[in-house]
Amino acid sequence: MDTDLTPPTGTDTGTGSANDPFRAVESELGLLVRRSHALSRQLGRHVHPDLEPAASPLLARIAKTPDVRAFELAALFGVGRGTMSRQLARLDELGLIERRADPDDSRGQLIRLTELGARRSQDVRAAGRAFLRRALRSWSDEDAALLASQLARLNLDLGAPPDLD
Amino acid sequence: MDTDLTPPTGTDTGTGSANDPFRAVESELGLLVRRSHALSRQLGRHVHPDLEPAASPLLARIAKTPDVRAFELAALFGVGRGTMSRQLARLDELGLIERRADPDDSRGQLIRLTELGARRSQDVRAAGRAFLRRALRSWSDEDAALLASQLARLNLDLGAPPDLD
DNA sequence: GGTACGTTGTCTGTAGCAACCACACATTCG
DNA sequence: CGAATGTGTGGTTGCTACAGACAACGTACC
Repeated sequence: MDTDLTPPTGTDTGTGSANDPFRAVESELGLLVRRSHALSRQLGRHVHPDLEPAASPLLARIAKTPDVRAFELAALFGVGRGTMSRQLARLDELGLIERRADPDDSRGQLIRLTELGARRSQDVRAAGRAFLRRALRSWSDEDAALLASQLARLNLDLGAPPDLD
Repeated sequence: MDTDLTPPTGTDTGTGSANDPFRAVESELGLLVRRSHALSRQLGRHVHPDLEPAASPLLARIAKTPDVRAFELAALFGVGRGTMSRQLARLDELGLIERRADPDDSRGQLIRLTELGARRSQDVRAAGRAFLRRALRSWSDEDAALLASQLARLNLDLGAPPDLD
């Protein structure tokens, strides 16, 4: 395993590694994830009460890549097939997505937004943007663009690792 | 498994204001939150199977500000008092935290880590850092430091006012 | 008495795991 | 050659557990 940069379980959380930038990233990321979870919940419900909190990024992703497969979405978000199946079923019930069998492989299904789904997705995302704009009103466009690019890179590198152990 | 799902980078193929940086932030953030949730779960369990996924940032926070009150933690993470109460109860059962009544106001309780809790917290956070280092091995220290500062600013503007380490 | 902190119900959503079904693909056998 | 069989994969569903909201309650402060 070439990937062993593991500092043998630190114990050096004290003075030595205080200026470790990855330490700071870990810390901020933990808080951010925890807090954003709550935020997105409130936000999503505010826009469309019948939408689940998890629906928004899911719809956005389907909008971006129509005719996507369920397992691809599951892999993208890092959840199991079962979870994805249920969420898609819910979106289907709400009439937000269409699922039809892949003509080339009838095991799979091709997923795309209905027109209603596209509208809802845009609504939710617009609300998210509006919220961000207000919360980050002290950020310049350049600041936001920089943040976006860093988050994109983070997402990319965070999705890459095939092995955890 | 060619894994080539369209990189979540930029690419605002959606309708409308494609060059809106806040739009990109919203998009990346949604994905990041969703994905990190799964990641932190795996990671936490990997280190100590009896630890809940939510425990890690909680322990970290308690470590940073001993004798903190429960409602302060709830406010910090943006969750209700009930949720926090249950999570603290769990940590208490596991012997990771101590709760004793505030001598000045016996309604409240002063929360701090036990020695075991401090050790566990360090273990989990060290594992998180190690994982980040591996995932972000293409990032220079400067990149990481920049990301950390941006995330810190984001956390600040997104809600509560605390200072993290 | 009103208010604030914490705890405890109940309900919904999220997620993993495992079992299962249906189909695809490859191999083998009649 | 074509049918049967085995293996793998995509999707669904049952079961379980955690997360969080909301509300009701108890207790302690004022």
